[in-house]
Amino acid sequence: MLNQPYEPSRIEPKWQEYWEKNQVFAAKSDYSLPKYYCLIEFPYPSGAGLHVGHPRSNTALDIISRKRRMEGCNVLYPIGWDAFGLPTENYAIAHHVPPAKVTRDNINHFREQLKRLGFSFDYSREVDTTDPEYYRWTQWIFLKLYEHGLAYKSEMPINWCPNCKIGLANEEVVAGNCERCGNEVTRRVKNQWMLAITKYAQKLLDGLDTVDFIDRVKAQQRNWIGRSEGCEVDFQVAGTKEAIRVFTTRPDTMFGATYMVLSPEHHLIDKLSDKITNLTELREYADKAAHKSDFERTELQKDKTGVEIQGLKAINPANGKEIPLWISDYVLMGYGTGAIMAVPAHDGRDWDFATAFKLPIIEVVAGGDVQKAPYTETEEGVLVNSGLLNGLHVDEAKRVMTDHLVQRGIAEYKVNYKLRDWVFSRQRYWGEPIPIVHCKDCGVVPLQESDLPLLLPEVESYEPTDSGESPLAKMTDWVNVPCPVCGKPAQRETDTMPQWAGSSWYFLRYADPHNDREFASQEALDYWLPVDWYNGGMEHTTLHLLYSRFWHLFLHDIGLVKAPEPYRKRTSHGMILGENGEKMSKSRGNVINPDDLVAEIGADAFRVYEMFMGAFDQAIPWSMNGARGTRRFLDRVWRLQEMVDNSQQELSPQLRVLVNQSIKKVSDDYEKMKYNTAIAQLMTLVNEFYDKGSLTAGDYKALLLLLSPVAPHICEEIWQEQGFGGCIHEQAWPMHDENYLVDDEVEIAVQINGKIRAKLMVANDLTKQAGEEQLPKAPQVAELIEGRQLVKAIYVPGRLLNLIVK
RNA sequence: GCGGACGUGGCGGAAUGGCAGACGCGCCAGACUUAGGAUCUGGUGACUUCGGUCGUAAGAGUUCAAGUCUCUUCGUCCGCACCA
Repeated sequence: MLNQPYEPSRIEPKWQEYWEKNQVFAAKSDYSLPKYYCLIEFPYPSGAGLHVGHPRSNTALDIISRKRRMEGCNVLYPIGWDAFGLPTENYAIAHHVPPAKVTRDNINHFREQLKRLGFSFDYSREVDTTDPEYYRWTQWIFLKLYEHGLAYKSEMPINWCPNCKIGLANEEVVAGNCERCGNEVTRRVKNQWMLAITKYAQKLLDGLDTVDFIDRVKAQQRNWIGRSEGCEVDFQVAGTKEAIRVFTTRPDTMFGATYMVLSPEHHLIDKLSDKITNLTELREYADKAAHKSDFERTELQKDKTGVEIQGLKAINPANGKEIPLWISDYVLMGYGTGAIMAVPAHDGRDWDFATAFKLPIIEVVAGGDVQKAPYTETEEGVLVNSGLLNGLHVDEAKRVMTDHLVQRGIAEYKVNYKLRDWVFSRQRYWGEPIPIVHCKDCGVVPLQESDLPLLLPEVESYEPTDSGESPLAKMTDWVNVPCPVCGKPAQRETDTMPQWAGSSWYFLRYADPHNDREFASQEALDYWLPVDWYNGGMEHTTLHLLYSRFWHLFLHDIGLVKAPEPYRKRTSHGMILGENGEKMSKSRGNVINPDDLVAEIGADAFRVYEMFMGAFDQAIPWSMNGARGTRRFLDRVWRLQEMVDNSQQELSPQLRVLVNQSIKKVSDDYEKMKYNTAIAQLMTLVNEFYDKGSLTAGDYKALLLLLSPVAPHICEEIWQEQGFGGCIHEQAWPMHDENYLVDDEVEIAVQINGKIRAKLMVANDLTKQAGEEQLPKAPQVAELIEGRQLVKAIYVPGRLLNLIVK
């Protein structure tokens, strides 16, 4: 008999303590065991606390982790804190508290909230990016990047957020606005630390072919890296020795190049300024373009503007004709060569420009009416008006033209990438100090490894400055140091690293988090890496995921990690929306607080609901009623204790097939992250137990084992209350029996001409051929077709019988 | 414009080419109750002359059989975007 009602508030803390005390989920350092490494993106411990989005990812991989342990793996499922970042710094400024204290408090709050949800994290391996023992190695990796020429300082226009007073990486600018505060981003020239991620563009692309990432992640990364193949061609400037180099993916269309466009900043304008007759006009245009933000430039994209360069002409190397030269801001200095050959007949932008300025449009691929509209879908096309290329298909023409130009020595093959180098400097306090000293005589001097960690000094004010200098610049005691090389007075670098630095390698630290001699021991890395399964948000696809792959590829190249790629498998969860279908936010008033949920329905029901609410990879609106529904389900699981026949260890004969089917389906569904259908199957199973009115200990055990990864506390409680032996999380994962997946007799549908007319019970081993011969003669079936002629019978074993009659 | 995902009841969503709507929410009716935001039982796509008929964004096609495959159109969401 059941002596206690189901009270999550009683049993959940009890088991959380028990698991922790007994180290049930700690990863073992026995490297002879088969390992499995599950990873979720470590949270930023914001002051707002846990969001209902966090448990979605956490529960999903908690299920995998728990299942793997039951399957006999040594599982590493770690947790840590991505704790550097702007909100903490802003909060510290507003409330006059040190960011380190804010971070400590937030972490403690977050950890407590996570623990209440019963995740099987190994808390003994926690990492915190703001801990000097951690960021010491972030700085160390930076020095390695510097040593290998991948970190460099460069004077360049960057995206500047006037509100946050901070430089942003391209990846952090969304539609011309600051990703964080939404303010419009302006351009500003600053001397910045950069990381040469572009040197890894091809490796980052190639690596994608070797890993199991969901397609949209791969597609998005490929898109972001933006490889395009083509050639660079020199166009002579008539009457000079100068040539203009352009990048093109369409050398086949060169006979249709009727003009050229340079970006307003192009160096040729200065170089040939004495021949240009409208220099003032050009300079004015360039000036205006420079002051436009990227946002304005894209806003105005429909209206092409530009100025012709008077006094200069270029020569089209395909046909020797002189063509005019223009400048326009639709040509970017930062991509390709900063100049293009314009083929208005077959490029939409060139066509717009040519139409606006009445430039000639020459068709070179047949098939469209290029005077009316650009003809760009030319894959199948044939070349016309193109000398030696006439009659060739586009693909062939590309090859012929490229070879022709290369042989003449005026072109070379070239691959371009959209990917830009990573702006790595931040003019902020709450980040890792960059371990560099600037000396008047010795230049840029990296710190010695033995000088790490370079500690973030305590400052009185964290306010960023309008001048764009880091708050650290005001700390003269800290800034002024003797040069490590010559000993003369020198200054420390005062920029700090971006938040992405610490998160680019944290998964390596988990392998050996307390190591004070290396970032992790070779042995630990060899054993644990690569991560077997990494789940995270789509919003990190072009930021964190790409950056961390870059760092890992680099560490691999210098021999510190074995595999090139850090993550074997990457999946992504959908966002949880508010009940009204909008994004959850304080201002919309639709935020669901995890603590309230745990209090109302318990952590287990909360976890079950998050997995049940819909397809894992889709955005789903929250439903408080739905959440209460999963609590009802757990109540029913609990009350099965009243019905269980504890003396029977075998499965009930009449439930054997359903239990076996459930074991198979739930096991498969968990692996495919189809948590919603796995739970639906368990609900069906429980409903069936109630319908039958009884179940055996064997039936109950199967249910509890299958449910335990999702609802660990209630399953552990029942398991131990019922005396099933040991801790449920240390049991073996159940296996289904192939012999009991189908009942001996199954119901099939009988169709006449495709319409269902009857149901029929047949033996499950009836073959297709036997069914087609015998079933039409069965009395119930024969009756249906009486008086009509049977043309054909189709039997799909175990499914249906379709009779075609006339 | 490019890339990706998708369109199924009142709602979230299930369906290896084989009985559309599993499971849950909500709703309706009943039982037990002083009571019900508890629990249990039954019902719940639409239309219906109660025989059936129609139903997966729209249209066509392939097939004995299409939510699923092919083509066209419409629509939604996400990412990227003067990238030559």
